[in-house]
Amino acid sequence: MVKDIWIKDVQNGVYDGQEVTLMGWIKRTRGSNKIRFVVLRDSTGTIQCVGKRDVLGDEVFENLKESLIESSVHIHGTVRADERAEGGHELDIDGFTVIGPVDPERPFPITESAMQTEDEEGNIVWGGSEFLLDQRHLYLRTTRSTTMLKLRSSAFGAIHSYFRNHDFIEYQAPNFVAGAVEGGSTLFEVPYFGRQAYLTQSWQLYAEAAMPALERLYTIAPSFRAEKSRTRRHLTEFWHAEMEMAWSSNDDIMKHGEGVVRSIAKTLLDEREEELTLLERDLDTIARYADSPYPRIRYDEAVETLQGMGVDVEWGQDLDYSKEKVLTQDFDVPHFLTHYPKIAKPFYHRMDPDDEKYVLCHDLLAPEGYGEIIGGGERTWSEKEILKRIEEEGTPKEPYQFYIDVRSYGGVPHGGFGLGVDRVVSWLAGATHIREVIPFPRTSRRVTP
RNA sequence: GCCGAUUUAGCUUAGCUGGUGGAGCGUGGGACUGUUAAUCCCAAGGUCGUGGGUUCGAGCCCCACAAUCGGCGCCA
Repeated sequence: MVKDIWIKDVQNGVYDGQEVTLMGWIKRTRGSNKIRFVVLRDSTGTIQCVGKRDVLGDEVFENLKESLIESSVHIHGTVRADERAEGGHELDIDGFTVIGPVDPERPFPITESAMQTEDEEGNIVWGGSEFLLDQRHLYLRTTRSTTMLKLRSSAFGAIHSYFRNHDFIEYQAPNFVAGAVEGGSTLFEVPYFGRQAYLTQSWQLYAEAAMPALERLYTIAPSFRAEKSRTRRHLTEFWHAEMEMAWSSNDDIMKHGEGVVRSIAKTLLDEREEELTLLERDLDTIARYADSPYPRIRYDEAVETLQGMGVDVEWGQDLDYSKEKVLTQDFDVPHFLTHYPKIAKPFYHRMDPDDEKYVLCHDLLAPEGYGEIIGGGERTWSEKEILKRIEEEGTPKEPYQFYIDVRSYGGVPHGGFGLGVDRVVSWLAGATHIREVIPFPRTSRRVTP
């Protein structure tokens, strides 16, 4: 019983006038004593199927009436174009079989009323109730969720294609690690045969080790951060697209950051126009993200702009979300922020040789209030400089010995970035929360289901 | 880590001044020949998050705890 007929193709008129057997799940039913409408769903779309008592006979018609939402069924019938039906096509049912019934004592729990709630400002929030998060395994079947997951798939595909088309090698780093990339307070601890291990926060350090071997490398892998962040853009387990490139400057890295994000936007337009429309995304806006160059602003300019707007910010502070948000309000495309003060960034960022107060780094900020989606830059690549930076920051040398070794044997200028894939999908999809774009979101308060 | 809020039927929620808890969806029964979240009639379904307190009387007032949501910090 291999399935070879897809609802999308039926709606596209491929089977007009033909007898077919459709396989799927009942999304909704309605009707009268003589006629029954069954909206059938599969992974590709929905179609209204029509059952009439005088065609089916009393017994079959009653069975059809009794089939509840999310029952899996085979429905046999003839395809017909019909303006009255959503999608433009209909199936006249002449027989059907329930494959997996649903017990009326325990009907499918997700009803229309559960799908949307409002936050305190009256904005619609999708799938955010405790109930829907508890029922996540069933929520995945809803149109909203399916749409998001399709966009996500296209985004992953776009990232792989972009890097492979630019001669990057896909490379995997371990997820169990012994030390921190970032500050260290946000590591998940894992018991490891009597020792302490951690879940990785980033692929970067291990990528730098392979950089002299592969020169251009990338990955898409989960990263873990034990941050108790309660925001619409944080997950404790998120999908991190990272790249590392030998013989490159901060500018070279930014070109690829811009390239991959624009390529994701382009791919969504090419592959998922229908889904974007369903989410009421403005296609011209997405096209602008795909086609426009992304401007670059130095940290100093950003701080001056903010100060000019009356925002309380001092030079040397990292720019937190509240400030990013103010900055991005006037943006209609993503912007790079570059050249942060050295004191605001960790040691692996390379100092700007033109002015050692700054480091050669960049963040890419998405518009519409979505904020940071990329963080990257040129690495401190010479042995001499890395030792100096580690000492300046008072970082212990021991855990980073392998990182230093990489520089002791033929270090070269190099750099890379990390892109939050879930954040990018969330932004391009116009999601109300990052958990909308990942099947089973992991946050500080939830590891189930 | 900090701040704010919520918790009433399977779900979404109303509940006035403290005085015997209403509705919509879903489910069950019935009606209806083309519906679009179909419609109409009927029914079942509630120890009002947990524990304590105030009161003649608590869904409502007070305290504690819990779960969840949102915002901030931190970041991708």
